[in-house]
Amino acid sequence: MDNLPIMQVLPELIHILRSSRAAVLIAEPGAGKTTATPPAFLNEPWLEGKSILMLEPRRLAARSAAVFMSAALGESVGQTVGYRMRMDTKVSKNTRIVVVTEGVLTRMLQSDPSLGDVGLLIFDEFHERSLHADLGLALALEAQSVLREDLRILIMSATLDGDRVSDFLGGVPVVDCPGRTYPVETIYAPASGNLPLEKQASAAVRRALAEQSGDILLFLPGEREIRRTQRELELSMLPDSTVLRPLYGQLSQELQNSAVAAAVQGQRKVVLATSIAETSLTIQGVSTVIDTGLRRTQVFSPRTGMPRLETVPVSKASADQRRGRAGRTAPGVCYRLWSQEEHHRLPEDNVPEIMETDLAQLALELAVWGVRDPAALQWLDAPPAAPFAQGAALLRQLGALDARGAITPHGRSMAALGAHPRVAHMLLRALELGAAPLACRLAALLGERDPFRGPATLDCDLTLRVESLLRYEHSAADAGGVDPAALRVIQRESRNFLQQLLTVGSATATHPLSSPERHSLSSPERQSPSTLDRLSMSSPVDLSLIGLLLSFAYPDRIGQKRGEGAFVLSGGRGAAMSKGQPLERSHYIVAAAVDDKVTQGKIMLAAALEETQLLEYHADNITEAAEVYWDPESSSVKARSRTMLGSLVLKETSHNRPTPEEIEEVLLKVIAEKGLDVLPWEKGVQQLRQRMMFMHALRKDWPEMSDEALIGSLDMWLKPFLQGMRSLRDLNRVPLSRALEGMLNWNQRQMLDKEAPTHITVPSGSRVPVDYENPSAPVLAVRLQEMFGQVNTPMLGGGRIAVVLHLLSPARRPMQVTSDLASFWRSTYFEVKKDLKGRYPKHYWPDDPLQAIPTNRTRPVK
DNA sequence: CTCTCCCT
Repeated sequence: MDNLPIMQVLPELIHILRSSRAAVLIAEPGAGKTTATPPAFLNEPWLEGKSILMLEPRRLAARSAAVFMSAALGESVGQTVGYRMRMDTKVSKNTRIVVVTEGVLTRMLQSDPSLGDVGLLIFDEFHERSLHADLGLALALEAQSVLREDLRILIMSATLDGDRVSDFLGGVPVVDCPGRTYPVETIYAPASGNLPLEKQASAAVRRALAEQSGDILLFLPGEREIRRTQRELELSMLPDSTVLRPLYGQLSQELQNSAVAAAVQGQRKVVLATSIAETSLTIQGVSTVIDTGLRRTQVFSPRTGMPRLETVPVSKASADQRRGRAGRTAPGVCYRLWSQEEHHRLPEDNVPEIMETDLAQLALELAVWGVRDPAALQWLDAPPAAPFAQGAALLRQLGALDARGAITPHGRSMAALGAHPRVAHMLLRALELGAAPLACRLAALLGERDPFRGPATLDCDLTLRVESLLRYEHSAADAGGVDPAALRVIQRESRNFLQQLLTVGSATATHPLSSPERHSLSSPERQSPSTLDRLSMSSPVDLSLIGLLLSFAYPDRIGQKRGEGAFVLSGGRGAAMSKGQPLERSHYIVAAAVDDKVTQGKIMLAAALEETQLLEYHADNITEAAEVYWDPESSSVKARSRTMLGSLVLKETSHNRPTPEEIEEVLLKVIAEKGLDVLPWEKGVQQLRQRMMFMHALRKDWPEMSDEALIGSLDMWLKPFLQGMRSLRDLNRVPLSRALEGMLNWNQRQMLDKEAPTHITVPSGSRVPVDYENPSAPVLAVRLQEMFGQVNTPMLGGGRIAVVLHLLSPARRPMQVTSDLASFWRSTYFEVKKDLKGRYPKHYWPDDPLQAIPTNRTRPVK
C-alpha cells in the first residue's frame, strides 16, 4: 500500500485540510484513493472525538472499501471502520470511519442536519454526479455554513474538471494525483457505410481477435444489442477457443460471475457488456476494449411525466473510463468505433443525473429540509425548473405538500420511507387499509424488472404478476414465461419494503399519518403499533385491492375506457393496451407503466379498478362542475353538469338552467370563432357598416369596423342584443343595424346621415343610393340625363370626398366614369352625346346640358 | 417481444 501513488499526495492533502474547510482530490482509478484517504485523517487534531463519513455510489463499493480498510487496521468490519446501507449496517461505538451509500447520506442529513459528530464528509467518485451526491453536497454546504463551521468536505473524483468544483466551493485547493494504470493504445476504427450496430461490433471483435492477444471487453448500449451481436458472432466462424459472455444488470448472478471471472486456460473470453462494466464491475484479464460509443440512458419527460429510454453517444470522460479498462494489469489496446473528428464533438462529461431525471423525490427532500425554491441552496448544476415544478405538483396531489408548498406530516412519512413518492404514498395508504403486505409486493414489482418473459409480457395485467409472485412464495411451480430469479429479487424487495414501512408506520402511529385532506376510510382504521407487529408477508392477500392501491400511486393515470383497449387517463393523455387482453374490458384501470409516445401511450402494466373504489377513495379529487357550452350538433348553447376526476368525465347530466349571462358569453365566443358571417348581414346593414367604415377612414374618433375590430369588441356592441337567443338560427333575429348604430353617439349619428348619406338626390329629383363598398371611393351610379343642370360632382364627408360618378345610358349601361363632373360637361360629354344619339335617337341630348332640364324618364320625350 | 444503471 505504501507504494500507491496516492501516498505521495496525502501529506499535502492533510496539510491543506488543517486550514481549509474543503478540498478537491483528483485521482485516476487505481490510485487507491478510496481506501487510503479516510484513515490518513484519523489522528488529525481537528478530528478528535469526531468521525469520518464517506459516500460511495454503490453498495458493493461501500462494503468492500470498509472491508479493505478494516483489514489494513487488522480489525473486522464494524470496529474502527464500518458501513451503513439499506438493510445492512455494521458500525459500533468505536467506529470512526463510516462508509455509506447514497440514500443513507440523505436520510442522515435529514434526521440531523448538523451531522452530529461527523468531522469530515468525503464524496467518493463524485464525477459520477448522481442525484443523491449533488443533493448531499448542496445540503452539506448549507449545514456547513449555518450550523457546522468546523465540518470539512473532501470531494474525490477521477476525471472531473477539478477547477470547476473548486471554483464552486469558493476556490478551495485542488490536489492532483497521478494514476497507476498501464498505457492503452487508442485505435479509431469508424465503421464503413451504414451497417447495423451488431454487424459493426462483430466485425470489430473479429478484427481484435486477429490483431491482439488476451481477453476482449466490448461495450454496447443495451441488452438487445448484446443479444444481436452475440448471435452475429455465433454465426461467424470464430476460433474454437473463443467464448462469448454477455454481461448486463438484469442477468442472473451466475451468468454475471462467469463473465467477470478469468477465462479458463487456453480460452479467449469476449465479454459483451453494457455500461455496467464501466465502473461497477471489474473484469479479469481484459487487455482489449472495443467501444461502440453508445449508452442507454433514462430521460424524464416533463411534458408527459413519464420516463423514456434513449440511446445516446457517450461522453469523452466515459470513453476514457471504458478505455482504461484495458490497462488495469498490463498495457492494452482500445478500438473506438468512431473517428477522431467525431471524438472532438463528443460532450466532455456525462449529463449530471439531476439534469434529466424525475425530480419528485428531490422536491420532497428539499421540502423536508425546509426549502421550496431550489435557488435557496448552492448547486453545481441547479435542478431544471420544469421537472422540479412537475415533481412539486405531484407531491401536492399526493398530499405531501400543502397548498403553500410546505411539507405535511404525511410528506415527512413519505420521505422517511425512502421510496419514490408515488410508491411511498401507496404504502402509507395501504397501511391504513390493512393492505400493506400486498402494497409492498406491488412496490417491489414496480421497482424491479418484469418477472414475465416472452409472450407473457404482452398481457399487461399486474394482477397476474402478483399471483405468480404468491405462487413463487409458496414454492409452487409456475407456468413457463416467468423468471424465478426476478421473482426472488421481488420477494426480497417486498420484505424490505414491509420492514421499512413498519418502522416508519410505528414511528408515526401516534400522530396522523396522512394528508390533511384525507377522507375517512370505511374499512380498518389506522393500525395501532400492535397490529403493525402482526402484519407479515404471510397475511392473507385481497387481490381486488390491487387497482385501488395502484391508484394511490398513480392518481394521474386512472384510465377510463373509451374504445377497444383505449383509455383516457385522468392526467389528460390517451393510452392504449395491445389488443385482445381481458383487461381491455374494464371500464376503469390504473396504468402503472405507460411508454412516452406523443399522441397515445402504450400501456405496459395496469390493473382493473372498480368504479365503487374510485368513487369512495378518490372522493377528494372528484369535482362537480356545471358547464355552459356550445353543442355543435344542435348548433346551440346547452348546459350540463359533469362529475370529473381530473380529465375523466364520470357522469354527465344536462338539466340545469344557465343564466342569460352564461348563454351570452358562450354565444359571443362562438361568434368570435365562427366569424361575423353567422350574423344577418342584409343589404342595408352592410351599407351601414360600409358608411361607418367610410367615416372611420376620415375621422379617427369613429369606431373601427374591420372584422377583426368588430370581433374584438363583440362584448360592447353585440351583447346587449343577444337576449333570449341560444342557437345559430336565433342569431338571424339580431337587429344588426341597431347594434351597429349603437356604436355611435348622438352627434356621430347626425353626422353619419349628413356626411355619408344613404342616398343623394340628383337634379331629376331621384334619390340615388350611394355605393360605399370601397369606403375610400364611394360610387354614385346614375343615368346621365338625371344629372343635367348639375355643375359640380356631388361631395361626401363634409365636402372632402367627391363621389365616383358612374354615368349611365337610359338602359343603365355605363357610359362614363368621372369624379370631375364640370370637366365632363365641358369636354367628354360631346363625344358621349354622339354615341348616345346614335343609339337612343328619340331621347333628348341637349347641346348645353347645364341648361337642359334633367329627367328621370326612361322613355323618350315625345 | 419494452426494458441503461444505481440507491433509500
